[in-house]
Amino acid sequence: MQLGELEKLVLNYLWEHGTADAKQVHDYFKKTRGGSLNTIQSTLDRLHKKAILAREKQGHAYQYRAAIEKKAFLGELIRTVTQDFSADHNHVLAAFVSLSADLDEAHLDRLEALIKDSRQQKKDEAP
Amino acid sequence: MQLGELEKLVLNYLWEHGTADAKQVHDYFKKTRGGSLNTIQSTLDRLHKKAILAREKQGHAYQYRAAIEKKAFLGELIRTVTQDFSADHNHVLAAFVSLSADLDEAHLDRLEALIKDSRQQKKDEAP
DNA sequence: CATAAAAACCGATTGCACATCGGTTTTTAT
DNA sequence: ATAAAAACCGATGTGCAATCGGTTTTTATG
Repeated sequence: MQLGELEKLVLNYLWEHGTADAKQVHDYFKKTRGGSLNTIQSTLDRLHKKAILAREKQGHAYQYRAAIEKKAFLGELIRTVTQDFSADHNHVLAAFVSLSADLDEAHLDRLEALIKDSRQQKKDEAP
Repeated sequence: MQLGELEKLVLNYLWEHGTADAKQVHDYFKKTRGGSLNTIQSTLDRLHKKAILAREKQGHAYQYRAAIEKKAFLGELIRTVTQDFSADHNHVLAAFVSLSADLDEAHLDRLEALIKDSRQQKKDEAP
């Protein structure tokens, strides 16, 4: 899913703030980077059409919120990358660990724990 | 690093074949998807300008090869994604493991081995 | 060394997607 | 009823990849 610069900023904002309407988002970004309310509305609308944001009328304005968890979205992006470059899991693992040269002990522990969970889950769902 | 469709295909081809000149690349893709030799040359040139491909005159034609390992490139992409979405390591770990619901036993083993290596490396480079 | 073939280089065009915003319509509150 | 707020629509600008024709440069060879 290819997102533009403002789209990323807005999505991040919503992950942070949970929910907001166009006015709130605009209020936030007009300090940081300017731009009109219309621009923010268009961006929210485009993200909504892409099903990245959900929205709901609250009074007379839409309340927007991320329709997908950050975790899941990152997973999707990584999956896309691996498909684009026909990388198998080993490639991704290697990339990830090389990227994580600066992973500290605690993170390595956590990753091991996740692996353990994953194994357990497989065992549980075995026939 | 934002790559177009043909750029990705060409880069993948070079990771597969190690090295090739424009003619070879064109020969390969003209069957699969058509396009002129010029288009391939432009694409190789653009990738070279982006420092994703290295090239060297061999006789009268450039020989192109990937200037970066697949592993490292994937790492870069993942790093970019995490920056764009201000994700910390835990986010990425979670994303990765959720993505890896279908990781089999062997891959989990391998991931554990990589973690072990990473720990060892830290120990080795400690003062 | 002339010249034809091969390759590189250059520049123009097209297509697509995001960003931006003016103007119009719809909705809501009073 | 009407004014304000919000949504919607459409036009324009920008940037980048894709594509390819045409030109220049390089190489091989007779």
